[in-house]
Amino acid sequence: MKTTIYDVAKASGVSIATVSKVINNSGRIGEKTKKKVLETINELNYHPNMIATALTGKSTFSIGLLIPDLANPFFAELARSVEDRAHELGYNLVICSTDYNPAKEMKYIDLLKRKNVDGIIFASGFEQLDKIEELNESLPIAVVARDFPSSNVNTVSFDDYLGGFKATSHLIELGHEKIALIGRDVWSNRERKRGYEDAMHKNDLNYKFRFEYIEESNVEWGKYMAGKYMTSEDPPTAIVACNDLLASGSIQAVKEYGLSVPDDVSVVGFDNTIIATLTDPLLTTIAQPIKSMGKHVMDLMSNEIENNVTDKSRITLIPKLVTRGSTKQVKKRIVQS
Amino acid sequence: MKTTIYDVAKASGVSIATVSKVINNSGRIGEKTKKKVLETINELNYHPNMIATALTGKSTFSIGLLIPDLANPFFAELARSVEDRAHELGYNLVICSTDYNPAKEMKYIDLLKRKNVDGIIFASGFEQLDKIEELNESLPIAVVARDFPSSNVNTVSFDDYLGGFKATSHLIELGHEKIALIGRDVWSNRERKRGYEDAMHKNDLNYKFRFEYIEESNVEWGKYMAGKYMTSEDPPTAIVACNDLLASGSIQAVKEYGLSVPDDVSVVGFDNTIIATLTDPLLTTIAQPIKSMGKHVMDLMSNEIENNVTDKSRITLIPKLVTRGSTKQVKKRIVQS
DNA sequence: CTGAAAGCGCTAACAA
DNA sequence: TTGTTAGCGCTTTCAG
Repeated sequence: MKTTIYDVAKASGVSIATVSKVINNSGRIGEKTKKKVLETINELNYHPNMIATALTGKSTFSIGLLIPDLANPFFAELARSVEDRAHELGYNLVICSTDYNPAKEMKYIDLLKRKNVDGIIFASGFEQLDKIEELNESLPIAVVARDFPSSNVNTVSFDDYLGGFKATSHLIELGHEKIALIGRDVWSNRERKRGYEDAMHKNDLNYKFRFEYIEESNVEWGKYMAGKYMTSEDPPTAIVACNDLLASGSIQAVKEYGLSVPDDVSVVGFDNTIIATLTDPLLTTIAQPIKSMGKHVMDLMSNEIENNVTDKSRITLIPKLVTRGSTKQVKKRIVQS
Repeated sequence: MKTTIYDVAKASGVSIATVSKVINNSGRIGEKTKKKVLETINELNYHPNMIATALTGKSTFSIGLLIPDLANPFFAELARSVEDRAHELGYNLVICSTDYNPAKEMKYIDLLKRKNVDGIIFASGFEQLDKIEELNESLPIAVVARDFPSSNVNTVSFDDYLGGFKATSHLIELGHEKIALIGRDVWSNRERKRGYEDAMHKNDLNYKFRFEYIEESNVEWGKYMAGKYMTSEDPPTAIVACNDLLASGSIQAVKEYGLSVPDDVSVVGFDNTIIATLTDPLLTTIAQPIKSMGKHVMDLMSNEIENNVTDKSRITLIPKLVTRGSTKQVKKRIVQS
């Protein structure tokens, strides 16, 4: 049998109440008894059962993390950064991949609540905002990598609009005018698209291409869509891809048509995951400060849990352009004479 | 206040014992009362508190997963596959990244035990085998992606030796004789190295290069070590890298010296993660059946938990060579005349 | 400063 | 078939 608080009490000749108090440093205990109890705790190698503690109404020190897909490098890196901070603060993370599937999302939320997690963190991809607002009433909630305008929820977001704007502006500065966009239809990408469009308009650029949202944010779809653009009547000289995976697929597509990145076509990605250091050429990309996002969101969470802080915060992180080899000055137009 | 079993009991005019029985489908309950109770459960939107259930000695339906680093694509993909099966079986996963750090490992194990997880799964990288054996006495334990010879622990492993052998043999078949190896000093890589060596010996190959283990399994180290080999007096014509990240770094190094993969140097990786589809050329690699590993290990786990099966199993999965663009027939030797 | 006792929400004998 | 009751391991009044 595992050793319980009773064992400790008996072994040190005090009551369980006293033991409880020294463990939690609560109440007033005499130095002597305290020392004695601490000793026997050590001897017996006693560790309080957190389940029992939790049942008396205290923290479970578990928090749920809902992400679309743990196998996606961006989310894996994000989860890792949340995990690091969580562990520093004494929490464990229960990670659930939802695959953007509302039914799974509901199921996991339910399960997490039944397990009395101290809070739930939603990573981007979760679109049931009303559900979040509702949960927010009963449980500490935080949202990361996703803006959640005009709501009363702890949020650590990334300025997607600005990201789209910066990516596009970078290409425009390099002289590109025919810039295409690739992305899946989720909130962050709609924002990035707005940024893209504004950058284009601001520079009086009006490149026509048959934009359509893709269905999955993976290499294949990036390759497919970039290929489609490359074979259109008026192919782009640059592509903004809404994540590094799509960018990688785009590079592959360009190469497949016998063209070079960046000589013929420039590509910029999003996220600055490990992927960006694996492509050839290395990928110019809009960096999300993943480490920072994880830390901030866990800090908000623990603040709400431990200090019962009810003021919510919204932290917006600023995108940074990381220039690598996949973007380049546009080729001089061949002047037709 | 959350609704408890008492609320349900009161609302349906029965005792809490009865409610408990209909929830768990235990004991014998009259159809009528059963229906009645089920109805009020629905009305009140009652969900049993798993913490309380757990305290009475039943499952917590949480299982711990210890991996070296969630941000590493291989482990992220592995975690995802374990997670999928876990959720199918009704379990949640508490994921802990240990960074190969024994102190962290101990800390997490401790925490997980205190939280009464139903079991702990160790992914490769964990070297404290005696600790595992010890834990194995008190808790369902399983090991994945790591062989654990002559032990009484549930294991899903990958034949690393054979993997090293196959990778090397593939290159030898392509005519390579100067084959170098890159890897970190962990168990699986020591096995892969054995496989490499046996393949070399079997073919009377005795390529001398200054092998040394690297310190981290990442792109940078792959690039560094491959670069070192490439600039030695007798550079290799092929490289076996112990994971896809290292292989990617190797490809970069080769290119940096103005050579081509696969024309001048062939590279084979390990794991067949998403990385292998992002390099240029696409990476020939030894595939670990990640999906299958995750499923198997969770099945072993739940079997031990639910059926109290005490027979342990060892499942060994066979490596498969996935041929892509990074390996090629060796260049004909220039016959010096 | 210390301990007895009630209770957290649920399960499982054992009675009725 | 249903209900009573005693825990599970811990926290927390409230007396002493």
